[in-house]
Amino acid sequence: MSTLATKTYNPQEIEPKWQKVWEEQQIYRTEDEEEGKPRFYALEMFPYPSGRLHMGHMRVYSIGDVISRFKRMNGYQVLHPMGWDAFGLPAENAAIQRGIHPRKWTLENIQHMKEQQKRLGVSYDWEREIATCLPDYYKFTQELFLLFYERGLAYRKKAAVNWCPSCTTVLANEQVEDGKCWRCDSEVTKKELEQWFFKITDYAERLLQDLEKLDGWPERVKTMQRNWIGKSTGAEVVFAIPEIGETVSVFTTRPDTLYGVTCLVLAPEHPLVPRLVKGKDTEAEVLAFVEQMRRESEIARTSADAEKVGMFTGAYAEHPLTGERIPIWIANYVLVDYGTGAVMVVPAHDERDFQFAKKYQLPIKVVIQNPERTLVAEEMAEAYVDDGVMVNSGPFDGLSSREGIKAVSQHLAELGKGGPAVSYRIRDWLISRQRYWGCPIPIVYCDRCGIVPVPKEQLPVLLPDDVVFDGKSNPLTTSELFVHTTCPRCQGPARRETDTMDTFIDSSWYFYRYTSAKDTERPFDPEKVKKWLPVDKYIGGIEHAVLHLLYARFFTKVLYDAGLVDHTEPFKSLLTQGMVIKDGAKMSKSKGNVVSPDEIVEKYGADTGRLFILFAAPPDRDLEWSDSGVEGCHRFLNRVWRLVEEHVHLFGAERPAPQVQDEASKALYRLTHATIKKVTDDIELRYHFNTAISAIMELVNGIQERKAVADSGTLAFAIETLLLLLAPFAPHITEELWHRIGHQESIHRQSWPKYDPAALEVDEVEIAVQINGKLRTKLTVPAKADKGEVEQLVLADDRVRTYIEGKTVRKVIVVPGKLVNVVVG
RNA sequence: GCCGAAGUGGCGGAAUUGGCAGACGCGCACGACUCAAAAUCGUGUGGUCUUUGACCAUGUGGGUUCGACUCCCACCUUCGGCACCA
Repeated sequence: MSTLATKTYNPQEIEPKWQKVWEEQQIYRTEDEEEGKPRFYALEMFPYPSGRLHMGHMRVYSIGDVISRFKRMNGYQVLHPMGWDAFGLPAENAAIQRGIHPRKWTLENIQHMKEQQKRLGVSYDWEREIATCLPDYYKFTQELFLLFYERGLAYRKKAAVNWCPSCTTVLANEQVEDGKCWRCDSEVTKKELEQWFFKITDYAERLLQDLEKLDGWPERVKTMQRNWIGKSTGAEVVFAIPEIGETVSVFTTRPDTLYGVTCLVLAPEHPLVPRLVKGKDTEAEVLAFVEQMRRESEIARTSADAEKVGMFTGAYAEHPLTGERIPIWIANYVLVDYGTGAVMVVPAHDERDFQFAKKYQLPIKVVIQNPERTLVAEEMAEAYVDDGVMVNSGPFDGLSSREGIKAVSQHLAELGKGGPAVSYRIRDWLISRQRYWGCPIPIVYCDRCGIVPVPKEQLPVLLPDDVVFDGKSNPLTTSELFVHTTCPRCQGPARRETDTMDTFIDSSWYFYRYTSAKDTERPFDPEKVKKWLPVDKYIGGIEHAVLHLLYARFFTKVLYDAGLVDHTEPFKSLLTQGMVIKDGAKMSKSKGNVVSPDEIVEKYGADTGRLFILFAAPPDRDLEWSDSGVEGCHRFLNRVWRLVEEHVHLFGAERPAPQVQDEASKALYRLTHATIKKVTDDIELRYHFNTAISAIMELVNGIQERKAVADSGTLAFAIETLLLLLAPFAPHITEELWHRIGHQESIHRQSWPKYDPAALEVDEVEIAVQINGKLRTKLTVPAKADKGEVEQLVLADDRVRTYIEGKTVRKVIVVPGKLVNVVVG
């Protein structure tokens, strides 16, 4: 001991020191060969290597690290890896603006951010590090693309797709927020392009159903996914169009209103439109209208308060049940890519249809009668959209709406004119990107063979270096070497696909790669995946609720169907951490309210920063940054340091055993065990690190209070326990102090302390005494006293007697160990 | 409009199963130490009043209960998602 002189807490010295030791001794390496130990996969969403860490990163890593360290100390074999979501636009923009190659820019950023992470003292197994932009990773992204292709889940189609003019690339629906690009906020326009899609719609139902299984997910996220998938049940109704010998289908959630149809409306882009107007007077006008609609932005067309604009095509359909002639219109408010791109208009019972009918003087026909107040078509000021009783509906008259929905659907099915149907809001995932810094799509186009996938053995299709970054066109198209290739099938000349994949594909399977990051033969080792997956605790921001988290679930289901994984959901439990707020706004460069992890580490040390972040709020809530709060946490660590330093002498060659004879020692001993229980439960059951830390603070306060009077064994026990409990939160200071009190082995290899239930027992408890529900006094009673005895003691108390004097005691409620309520009147 | 989450001191937050509202920390005030300051330590700190005590307090108004921050009903506010989705 004498070699370690008393000194002050100096995080700048001890933090790098221990980080080096941990790295050299590889104490966080995951040995998955070790059998018989329970496993735990703790995962934080891997970052985009933008250049530097921000507080949001520090927060998510701090949370993940506490969980990992806690689980390790509790005897788990923990997988806690880190990697880089390393493809993406900013790298390419840097290339355009500053002439740095995206690869160089990205790898340098990774290097820098990795060092920042190491300074935080996070316990990663760096052996498993991955970066999605490296060929040994994206080779397998390509292999998985081929798997999707083989299974018919990757296909090409021409469609009006979202185009971000600023990023000069297309975007998936999930990546358009309020009509704007999710990354750069520019207004998204529509472009007619032939693009690659993943058939996520095939999985819509399972993605929806399986949300039920995800008990460990926040309700909020599940709701967002449900909304996004947007399932509606109803019926498909087929209308014949005799004049062109075609049919048109509509989807409706209200087949019970079918007799009220007074017109059909097709989306302007509906494929039948040109044929409907061909040769008619309306042709020129209608086609011009269609053109105009195509040009209008999505936001203008789909915002709820936009005016409904339509036009009669001159064509008629036949009502499937009555044979009536139904005029066919086109209108802006009907979307081509939802349902069938056509709707039946029932003005009396749908608000939009009502407005449309009023504007264009279409007939209104009541077919659902309001049981409360009889509806008269001519007098209606708005649509009646509630349930009611069917009228004017032929054989269905008298049925309720609910019954009618079933009966009409059934009837349509029997006639072969439709039937029960389901529609989803979710669209297929557009995965093509006209950009360089992404994973090349392993496809070639051959004049003779058509679309040919690159055989697995020829992967990876490498990103070429002879490209031009001019910010105008996709750089990949500028590489002669890349574009011109030979067809893998016929060896003839062929052209490579120059689109790269959406980077959300890279991140849809990375959590599998960590289990076998160095496997050169396959994306992952199914045996190892079986051991580790699903992820036990996944931690990240809410912003990925319907992006990454939906895509990753989709991938897992496809891999399951392909027999590559044995589970259908990748993330058993999800922790969505809140934002970091300062002065009422999210920390951001533009607001100028940024505090960087680096400056906190330099000024106070990583331990202080971590402790503050975990203490200031529960992980799922927004965290209000407070400089004085950070100071407070730093003061606390200083107090811990001094407390331990003052008592180093207790930890000599032979440790004193706790005596626990006097009252102070008993109290301290009990507090120590109570703190173990509290901290353990808070971490393990609730993930409420703020209250765990406050309990540790209370333990420190309790030790301070009794350090002069408690026996040295009890004191030593309390101090040692304190360090163990604090270790997951503040790994450096606890490691240093652990060694300073004479231990040789790392504190992070110790077992988590166990509390002794017997130690929590007390002889006497203080209970609250209420008279008629109001707190009047407190009383100390023997802990073992039964309800009757407690009641006697309370009723005999002088203060209680002054309240019940002259009144009748009607009832006495005794909550053992807590409270007594005397009801008088 | 529909769905979801939340609303508690000057501030961040606590109260885990319906049982002492405000733990812990910040801030503030006073005191000790000091020539002084910083640091540190100690004490106090929801509000009101007629202050050894009582009353009022968990967004608002009702309700259930011996007892409600917690459960029920209605409403208000904030945040988030979806929204002309047929």
